[in-house]
Amino acid sequence: MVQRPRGTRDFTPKVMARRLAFEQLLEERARRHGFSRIQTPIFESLDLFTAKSGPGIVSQLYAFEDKSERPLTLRPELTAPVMRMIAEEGMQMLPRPLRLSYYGQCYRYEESKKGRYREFFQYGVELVGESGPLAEAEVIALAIDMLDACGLENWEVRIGHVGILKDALTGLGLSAEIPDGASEPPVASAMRLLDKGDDAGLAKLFTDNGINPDNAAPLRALADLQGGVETLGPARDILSSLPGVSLEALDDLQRTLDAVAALAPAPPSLAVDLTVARGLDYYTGMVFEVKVPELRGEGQVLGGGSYKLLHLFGLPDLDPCCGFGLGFDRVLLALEAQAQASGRSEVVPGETDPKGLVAFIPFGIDVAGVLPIVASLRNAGERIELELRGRKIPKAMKWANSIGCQFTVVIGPRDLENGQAMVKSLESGEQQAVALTADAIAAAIQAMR
RNA sequence: GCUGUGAUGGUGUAGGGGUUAGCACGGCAGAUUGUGGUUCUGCCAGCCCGAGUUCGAUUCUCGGUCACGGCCCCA
Repeated sequence: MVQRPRGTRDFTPKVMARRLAFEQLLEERARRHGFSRIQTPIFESLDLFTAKSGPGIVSQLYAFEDKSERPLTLRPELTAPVMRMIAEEGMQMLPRPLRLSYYGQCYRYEESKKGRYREFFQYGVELVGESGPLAEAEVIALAIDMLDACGLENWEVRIGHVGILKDALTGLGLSAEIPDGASEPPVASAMRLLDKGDDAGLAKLFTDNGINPDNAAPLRALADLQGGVETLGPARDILSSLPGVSLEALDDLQRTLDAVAALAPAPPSLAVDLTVARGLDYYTGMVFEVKVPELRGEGQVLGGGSYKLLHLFGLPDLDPCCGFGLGFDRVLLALEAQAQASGRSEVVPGETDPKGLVAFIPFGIDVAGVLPIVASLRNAGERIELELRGRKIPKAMKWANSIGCQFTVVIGPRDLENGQAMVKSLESGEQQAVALTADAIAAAIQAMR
């Protein structure tokens, strides 16, 4: 038998109900924060992603040529397409800031594992056309609000600011420019050495660049700071002790964190990490991520920050933007694991329809005569599943039960004669005969809810 | 990129060089000609793919595919 390609998944009705509920929950939260949904194509020009991430990304892409030999690729992420859309649709003419949300599948050619698929789904937002601590706080607050609303437990937010370390290093005199013959600027080398814990290497780098190696120790102390908002005090002390170092980024982060505390529910854990590097050079300011430790290696469920990308599309005045991407599949995995551990039957809040399903069972009669009632009930907002196989009553009841109905409406010859329908609640067992009209049936169902 | 484990009806599993491939859930039909969740009976449905060893392979060997883990990497 032909199998589904590696790293892809099918979603059965039960699974899909949960995914739809989750998407709607996220969408509703985004809407409450003023974000509007957009959509971009599943495939894009290959150039879009090499421009953002460099040619090395191609090995991870589902890249191909169309019949006219245009280089294309399935999208590996959604930020670059959104940036492209803003430029291409002339959205710089819209009132600022833009608050955009999106959801869709992305594709990466890599080893598939639990929580890492070749086709995966991302929900994300971008706030474009305004920057600074309050804009950043709005984005973080939405992320926290979403994770809080979906009932996720035991998650950790880490917030940092790439500018703090960068300012400290450049303030000390380290260059942010790539020297001839080198692969990265000295600032980036220093950040990497700090991240790896290589203090000797850092001191040597300082010496090589004509900087007093004694400055390596306070930077190490800065990187080692752990905790929440309270770590900003010691960080300030350390940075103040260094010559020529600006405190601007630290002040910004402080303002962002204060605003987040006021705008969003308190997350289970919030840590300030001043050395979050995020590896990507387009991040320019605040960066944050959310991890769920129980997912182990694939535990990062959300990541974002402030970045500059729109200059690539000729709109430098819209930079920096701020946004995040949420790993839809990973959050769902965590929710499923947590629901199972706690015996919760509903994984995503709202995944089961509280109104319930109604089985409409014509029995031994000419079905055509009651179809208008089915249509009317549906128009009135009821979920009606019409019994199509002409089952006898016991079978029909069993069927109604097995597909999860809350109510049955049985209409047999006797009912037709009396101008009535039998409406029954499968939960209480209560049954009553009501007039054979959609209004009467709907009223009876409503009364038994 | 490195590496470990595994693959039996739709699902979860037992078994094993020659079997009628067992069990449970499920679906369908009946017991039951107007009322479900219990019970009983019958039926449906399976050894991932390819090559090799063998009289004979679902079982052993190799390769592939897929899944699940552990490192690396990346978001």
